[in-house]
Amino acid sequence: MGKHKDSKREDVLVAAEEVFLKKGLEGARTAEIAQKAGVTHAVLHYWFNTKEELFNAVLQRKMEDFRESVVVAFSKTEGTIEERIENAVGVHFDFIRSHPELPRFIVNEVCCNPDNIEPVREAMKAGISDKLSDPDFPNAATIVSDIISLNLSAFLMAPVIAKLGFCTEDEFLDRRRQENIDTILLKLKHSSL
Amino acid sequence: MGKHKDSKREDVLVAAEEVFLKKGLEGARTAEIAQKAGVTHAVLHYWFNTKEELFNAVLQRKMEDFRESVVVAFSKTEGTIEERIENAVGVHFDFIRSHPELPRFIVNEVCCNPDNIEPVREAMKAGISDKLSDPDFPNAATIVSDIISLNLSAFLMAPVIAKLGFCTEDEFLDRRRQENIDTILLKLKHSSL
DNA sequence: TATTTTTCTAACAATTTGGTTAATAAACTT
DNA sequence: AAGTTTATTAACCAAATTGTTAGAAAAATA
Repeated sequence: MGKHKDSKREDVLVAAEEVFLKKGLEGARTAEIAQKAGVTHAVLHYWFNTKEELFNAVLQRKMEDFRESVVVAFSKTEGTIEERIENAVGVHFDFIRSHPELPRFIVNEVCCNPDNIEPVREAMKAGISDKLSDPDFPNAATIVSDIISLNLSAFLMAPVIAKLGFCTEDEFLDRRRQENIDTILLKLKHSSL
Repeated sequence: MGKHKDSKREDVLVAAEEVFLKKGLEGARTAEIAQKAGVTHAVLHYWFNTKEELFNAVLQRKMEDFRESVVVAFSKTEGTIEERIENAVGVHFDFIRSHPELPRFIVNEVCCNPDNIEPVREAMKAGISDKLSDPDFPNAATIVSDIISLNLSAFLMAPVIAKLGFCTEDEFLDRRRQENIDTILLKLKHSSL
């Protein structure tokens, strides 16, 4: 029937992503995932023996997204250091904006299961090791960690700020994108004095 | 026996706070809470009919903490606007630092159960309504929401940044406290040009 | 087309977990 | 101190949820 042999497996994974990212490992019900995937309960267990196994599959994909967000941001190598950093902040922000549920998932995973992020750390450092040791790029580790933290936080806080009635999520995010760029550039200027 | 009539009830609440804040409503096990409280399972249900009822008791306390963090930050009314804002950022940051698990709890609650924050919104706005309409305090809503979001995010991201190996949580937080003050003051200056 | 492997189904089993109850002990009240 | 209310316990229960199994259908392979 399906185009790929594994089409239902993929359906389950996609549904699992949605549910696990919203409700977490414990809050998610395998029945809901199966239903969302248009698949019977037993099929889910055919492809993934246990709930944890399914969760780990989702986890890996999301950790890969996270790693990619950082590596992609620093892939551009032309231009001045200011241009490259301005570009990095924007690219990273936009990447996360296309995965807006990622930050909360990462934060919760790190708090509850800190070791799951270890592979990300390795892979990420490998992907940006040249930047971290670039003599033109002073305080690279600090700048990188600031970019990650400022950008992820925007998406973590947007729902809270919106719910408190200060503005809409989109207003907040649009504002934050530019402010994060400004903040990082300013810090760069200040740190290289 | 106990000093207060309600000593075990309080024990349960304290244990529940710890467990619910770490694992959320679904991840928490009432058995673990009871055990942590040094109380039998049935005692927990004597004081709190259901898990949800216990969770709501915790929720109310935490939402009150959140409300307090904002109101306390803006309680000082002497000095220039710059002094007051610098003070507000620091006071708010320090308050959250004494409740470091609060931000993640709030963020998760807002995402999963958005209506629970409504009372906080009312109470908070009441507590700072004078600031929001102070003619000396331009863009008050934006400034307030920036303070809340920058400060809460520091605590959300600290474990992630530390786990990624950029620095320790404390280094990150100490740096962030000062940077948040600087960022907000700069934005204030810029917005009043 | 016959055979084998993969994918899927429906009913069932096991466990975890929240919640109850009936009897007991402790603490107040008079 | 007797009686009444409040607090606690241990054993039990029911519902929800994860996981299994034996076999049918479909797909691949020969």
